[in-house]
Amino acid sequence: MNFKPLSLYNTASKSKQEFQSLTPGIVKMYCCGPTVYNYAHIGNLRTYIFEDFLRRALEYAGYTVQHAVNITDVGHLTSDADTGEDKLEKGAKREGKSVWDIAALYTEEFMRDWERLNLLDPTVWPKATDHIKEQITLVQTLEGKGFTYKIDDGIYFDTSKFPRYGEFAGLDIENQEAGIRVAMAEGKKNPTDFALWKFSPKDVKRAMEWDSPWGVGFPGWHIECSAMAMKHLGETLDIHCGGADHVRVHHTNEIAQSECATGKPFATFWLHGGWLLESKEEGGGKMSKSKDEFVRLQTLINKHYDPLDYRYFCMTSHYRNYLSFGWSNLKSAKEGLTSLRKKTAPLINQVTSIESDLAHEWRDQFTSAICDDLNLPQALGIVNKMLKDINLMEGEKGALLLDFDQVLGLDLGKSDAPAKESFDTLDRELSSLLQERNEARKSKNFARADEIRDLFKEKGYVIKDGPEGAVLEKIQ
RNA sequence: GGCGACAUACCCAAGUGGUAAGGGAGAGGUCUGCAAAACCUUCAUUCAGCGGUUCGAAUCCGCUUGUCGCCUCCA
Repeated sequence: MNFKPLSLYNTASKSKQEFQSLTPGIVKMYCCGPTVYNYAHIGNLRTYIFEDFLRRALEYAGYTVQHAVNITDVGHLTSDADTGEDKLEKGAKREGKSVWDIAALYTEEFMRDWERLNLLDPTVWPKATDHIKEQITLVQTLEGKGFTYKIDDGIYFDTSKFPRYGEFAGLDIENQEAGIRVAMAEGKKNPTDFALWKFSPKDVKRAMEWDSPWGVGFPGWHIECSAMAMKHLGETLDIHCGGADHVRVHHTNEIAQSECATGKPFATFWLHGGWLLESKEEGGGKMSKSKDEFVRLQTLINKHYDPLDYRYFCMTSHYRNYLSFGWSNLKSAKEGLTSLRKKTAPLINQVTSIESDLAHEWRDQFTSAICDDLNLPQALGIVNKMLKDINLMEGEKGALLLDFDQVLGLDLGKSDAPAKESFDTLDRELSSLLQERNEARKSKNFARADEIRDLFKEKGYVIKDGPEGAVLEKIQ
């Protein structure tokens, strides 16, 4: 397979750069995963969908991807000021379960969404609680090199010892201090310093706590990603990604602690997915898990949307842009995917190989869009235009669709016209009704035929009369 | 208050110097007993507004207006 030059927007350089992996042919990719204290909302899922497109594009370009997505099952705090409530314990209290049960439950739910969205499984799903030892070791390394200090409630990273701190996110630290006052853990030397290891309160037995050289406690939030990424993928990653909200604090801190520990760059490419906003008609604003109500994948399914409708919805906008979620927007994505499926179904049964120059041209166009910083909206436009090309053989259209679907992940190869019911799967009552209608139509008793059509409508079916007889389609 | 992003048709949206992709909705047509579906056609002389640079601007620069985000946590 020839490697396509893939251009990706790198947050670190604030520009598109041609992607190069450190080891030829292999990409080490780490994606920040969920904290499993509640369901994922569709805004969270948008980021994982973007990462899946990235993974698929890399594989399409011929790379082998070593892919890690962490599960944060340690309850960190609700505030980055290292104060506040523990999220997992909050979840446990809310549902009257143990923190371990909460973590297990929402991990399972997360994986279910993952599968339903047709996301490729990562090579590893490292869990924070399985890597306490590695986290402690990393903190010890930092301690040995003099980057840490101890205060009453934990071991902290001294950000003033890392001159490039904040460079990544373009933070203007002085200005932030001048801004709104931020509550700060007592004893911190700099407002940006963060906890590497937190001590359990003296009089409280925490639900999750571990022994460490510094006393009983639990790891800080940021350290787990560095420790797990290094263990599973090595000290320098090719790609590290996450949501745009990780740029300022989480990734900034990961870079500081990792690069101070190893003396090497932590990742060469940093990619961030844009936010999903609620459209104005839905109330507006950024979707956030800390709000009490949020839309999750199951909410969509309950409203008769297919998870892949949402996947398709996400590809109608570039991954770095804001995307407004509204029900009418999702509906038009659903219509778009449905019509794509209908066009696709007859083609995938007559797939040939891709031979003609014309077919190669279409593939080049598609590939160029994908390789230009994952321009899925443009790629989708190309797919639609390709389908309309009357000079292109049907068999090649089918072949191209299957080829493109390696990146799109819409299961076009499996797709059938949606929910058509054939006569033999119908129950007896319905099939005799349908037969009666056919006879009524034959004898031009259209009043009776229309009456039966209404009956079917009540039962949730639309009748479509074609040249080969009536076909039923389930109403969703 | 400080910082930043964005503004393209009815809606979503691509397009980063060479004359406005695509999808959805709408409209008209073919087909049909009528529908539905399918297919065909159509749908921005113009890119929030105003100035500037340029042979040429949706694209670059400046200002104005508007929307949103960040400066607790969050994908």
